[in-house]
Amino acid sequence: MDNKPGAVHDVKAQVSDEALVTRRRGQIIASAVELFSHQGFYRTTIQDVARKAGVSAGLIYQYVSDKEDVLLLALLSVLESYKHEIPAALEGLSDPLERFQAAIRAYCRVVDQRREATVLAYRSTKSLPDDRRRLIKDCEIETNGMIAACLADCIRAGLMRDVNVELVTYQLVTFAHSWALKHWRLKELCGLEQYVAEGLDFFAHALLTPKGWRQWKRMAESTTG
Amino acid sequence: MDNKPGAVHDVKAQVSDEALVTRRRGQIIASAVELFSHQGFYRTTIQDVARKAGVSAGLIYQYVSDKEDVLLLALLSVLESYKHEIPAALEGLSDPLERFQAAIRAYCRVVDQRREATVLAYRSTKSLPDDRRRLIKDCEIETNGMIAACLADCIRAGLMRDVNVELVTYQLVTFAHSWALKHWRLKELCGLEQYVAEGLDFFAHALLTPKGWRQWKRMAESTTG
Amino acid sequence: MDNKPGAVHDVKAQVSDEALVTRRRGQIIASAVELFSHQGFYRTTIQDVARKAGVSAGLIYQYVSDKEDVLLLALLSVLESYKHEIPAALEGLSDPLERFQAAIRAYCRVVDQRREATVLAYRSTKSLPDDRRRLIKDCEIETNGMIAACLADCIRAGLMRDVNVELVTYQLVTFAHSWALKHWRLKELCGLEQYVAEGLDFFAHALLTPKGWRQWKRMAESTTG
Amino acid sequence: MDNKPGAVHDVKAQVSDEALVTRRRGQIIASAVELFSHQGFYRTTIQDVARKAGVSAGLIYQYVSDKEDVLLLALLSVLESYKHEIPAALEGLSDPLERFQAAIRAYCRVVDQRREATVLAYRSTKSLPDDRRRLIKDCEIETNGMIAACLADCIRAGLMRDVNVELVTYQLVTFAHSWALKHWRLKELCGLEQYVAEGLDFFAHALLTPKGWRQWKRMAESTTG
DNA sequence: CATGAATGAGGATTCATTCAT
DNA sequence: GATGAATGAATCCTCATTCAT
Repeated sequence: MDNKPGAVHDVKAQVSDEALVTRRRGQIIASAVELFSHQGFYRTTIQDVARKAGVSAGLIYQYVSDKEDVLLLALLSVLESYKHEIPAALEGLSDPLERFQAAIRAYCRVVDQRREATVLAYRSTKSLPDDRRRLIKDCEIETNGMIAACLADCIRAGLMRDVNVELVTYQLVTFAHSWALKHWRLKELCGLEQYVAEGLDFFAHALLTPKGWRQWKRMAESTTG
Repeated sequence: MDNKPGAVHDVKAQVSDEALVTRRRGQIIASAVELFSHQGFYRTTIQDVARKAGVSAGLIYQYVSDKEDVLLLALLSVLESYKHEIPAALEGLSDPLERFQAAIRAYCRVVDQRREATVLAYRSTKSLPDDRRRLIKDCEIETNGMIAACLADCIRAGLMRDVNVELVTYQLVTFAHSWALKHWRLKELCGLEQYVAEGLDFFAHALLTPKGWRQWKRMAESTTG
Repeated sequence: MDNKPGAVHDVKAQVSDEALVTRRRGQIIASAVELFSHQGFYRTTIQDVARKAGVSAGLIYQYVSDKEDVLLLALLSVLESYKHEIPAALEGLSDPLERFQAAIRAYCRVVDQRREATVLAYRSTKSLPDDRRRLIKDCEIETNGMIAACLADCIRAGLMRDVNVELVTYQLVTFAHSWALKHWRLKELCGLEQYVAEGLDFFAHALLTPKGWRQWKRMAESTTG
Repeated sequence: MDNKPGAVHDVKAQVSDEALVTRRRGQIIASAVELFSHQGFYRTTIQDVARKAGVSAGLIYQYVSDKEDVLLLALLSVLESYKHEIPAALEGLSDPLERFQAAIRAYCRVVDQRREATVLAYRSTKSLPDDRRRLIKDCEIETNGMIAACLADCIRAGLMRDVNVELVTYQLVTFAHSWALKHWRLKELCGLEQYVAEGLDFFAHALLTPKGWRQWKRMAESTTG
C-alpha cells in the first residue's frame, strides 16, 4: 500500500487531495529519476524536473518541501520497485532452491530494467541528510531481508551450507547491483541472461551441499530438457 | 613512478617547478579526498579545500584548471593506491593460491584504509565529463587486471575451475568494494578480518578444484597451527 | 516596430510574456547605458545595473544571457535612436538641400542628447565578440545610408559636386559624433547650435555647386529674415 | 627628449638606473600596446604583457605602479608618435599650403601605421582616472596645435577662408583618426592614398580662397606633371 | 634587479525557493 | 491548485599585486 509512486513516507505535501498528491508526485518522480540518473542530482535543476514533468517549478514545492525531498522520493521509488518485484517472482513457488533462483533472477531483472536508477541510488544516497538517508537504508535492509529469507530457507532445508546469512546476502545483492554499476564493461562481456546464469552457477558452487547439488542439477535438467 | 600523489596525468599546472607541483597537489588532493568523501563533491567548495589544505583558493587554480580537475586528481589518487598496494602484497609470493589470497586480502585492506575515498569513487566518477572519466575507468581496468591475473594463474595451475575470469574478477573486486560501500551495516556484523576470512571461504568453495582444495586446507593449517 | 527599447535582436529571454520582456529590458538597458557611459563596461558590475534598475541581479539573467548581451542591447538602443530620429526630422521635407541640412542637424541633436551613450558606442563596440559586433556595424551602416541618401539626392539634383558619397558620408557622420567624442574640448569653444552652423557652412563650401550655393543662400535668408 | 619610449611623465619607477628604466619601459609598452590594441585593456592581463615582453610579472611593477600606469604609458607612446611625425614631415617646407598638405598626409600616415593603437586611444582613454586622463588630453591638444598652426598660416597668407581654426582643426584631425576608427569599412572603399587625396580635395573646396585655389592647382600640376 | 609563487578580493552567473496573481 | 517571475545567497574562477628568494 505504500508502493504507489508518490507514497507519503514522511514527506509532507501542502495539497490535501490525496489522489492528486499521488498523481502529481508520480509525474514529478518519474521525471526526477530520469534526469537525476542521467545528469546527476546536482546538475539537475528543479526547473529541469518541472519542465520534463510538464508542470511549473512552483508546483513541485506544493508536493515536496525540498529539492532533497525529490531525491528521497526518487530513490524510494527505485528501492520500492525492488521490494515489489521479488515477492512477485516468488509467487506460487515453494521449493527453497527454486525460490532462491527466482529471487536472484528477479533482482537482476529489475536492476537491468532500472539500470540508471540503480546507479543513481549508489551515487546519491549520500547526498541526503542523515535522517532521510535512514529511510533509504531501512528500505534496502527490507529488500535484503527477502533475499536473506530465501537463503535461510535453503540452509534450513539442508540444501546449502551453514554460511553467515547476512554476509552472503550482501554478495548476492551486490552481484545484482554490479550489473548496473559495471554495465559499461559487463555489457561487452555478456548479456543479462548469461550474467545471471554464470552468477547462479558461481553461487551454487559456493553454497550448495551435496544434497543441494543433486536437486540443483535435477532442476537444471528439467529446465533444459 | 607516476604514483606520486600529484602525478601529472594530463592535468596541466601553471607552475613549472615540478617538485613544488607534486607537493602542492599532494596537499590539495589530500584535503579534497577528505572533504569530498564526507560532504560530497558538490557540497564541498574550493574554499573548503583551500582552507583545509592551508592555502589560498587562488593557489589551487595554479595547479589545476577546474574544480572537476581536483575531483579527477582525487579519484586517481585513490585508484592508484589500489594499483600500488596489490603488487606490493604479492611481492615474493610465487604460489598461485597464496598470491590469490594475498591479492584479495591486500585489496580489502586498502579499501578499509581508504573507505571513505572508495565510496567517493563510486559516487563521483559520474560527475566527471566523459573524457576525464575515461582515465578513471582505465585505471580501474588496470587494477582488475592484477586480480584477474591471479585468478587465471590458479586456473592454469588446475587449482580452480575454469570460470569466466573477468566475470569472477568483478565478483572479487566488488566484494572488496562492498566493505566500504556497505560498511554502515557490515561493521555491525563483523570486523575486516572476519569479513575477508568469510569471503575467502566463500570464494574457495565457489572456485577451487579438488586439487585446489587440498592445497588450500594445507595452507590454512600451516597458518593456524 | 523593432525600435522599442528591449526589442529582441537575437537576444533570447527566458520569460515568455513579451510585454514584460520589453518593459524589463527597457529598465535594464536604461540603467546600463547610464552606468556603462560613466564608468565603462568593465568597471560596471551587473549588481550596479540591477541596483540602478531597481531589480535583483538574478532577474537580469532572465532577460539576457550574458553581461555582454547587456552591452549589445545598450549599444543597439543608442544606434536605434539614431535610426529613429533622422527619418523623423526629414518627415515632410522634400527639397534635397533642406533634407540634407535637417538630417545633419537631427543627427547632431541626437548625439547631443545621448552624448555619453555615443561615447560608449565608440569605446565599447570592440568589447563585443565578432558576431555580436556585426549587429552593431549593420546598424551603423543603415544609419549612414540615410545620410548618404540625402547626399546622393543633392548630387543628383545638381546641387552638390559629384563626390564619393560614402567617403563624404563618413565625414558628415564623424562630424556629428565628434560633438560627443571631443565634447570635453568643444563645449569650451561653442554651443551645439554654433557647432552645427559652422559645420554646415564648412560642408556647404566643400560640396555645393554654384546652383546649390544660390539655393543655400536663399534658404539661409528665408530662415534668418 | 620625452619622446623616448618609456619617458617618465610622472610615472614613478622603483629602479634608479635611468637607461634601464627607459629600456624596460620600452619593452613593456610595446607589448602592452600590441595586446591592448587587439584584446582591449581589460581583457589583457599583466601576465599577458609580461609574457609577451619576455619578463616576469613582478618586474613590471618595478617600472610602473599600476596596471593603469601601463595603459597611460601605452597611450602616451601612441600620441607621442603623432607629435613626432608631423614636425618631421614639415621639415624643410615653408610654403603654408605645402605644409598644410604635408601635415595632413603625415598625420594620416602615422594613423595608418598605428591603426590599432589609434583605436586603442579612443577606446581606452576613459578607462584612466581623471588626473591621468589629463595628461592624454594635453598631449592631444599639443598635436592639434601643430595642425592648427598650419591652418592658421594658410589663413594668414590669404590662402584659406577665415574659419574657426580650432573647430576646423577637429575636422582635420577627425578625418585622420577615422581612417583607423572606420577602417573596417573604409578599407573596402579605397586605399590610404586615395583616402588622403579625396580628403584633401574636400578640405580644399571647403577652405581655399580663390588665391589659395590657384596655388593649390599649380601644386597639383607640378606634382602630377 | 629579477623572479614567479602566493594571495584574496571581486564579480559573473546559477538556481532553490517564494509569492503575488 | 497552479503559475512563473522575482529574489539573492552561494560559489567558481580570475587577476592585480606583493614579497620572499
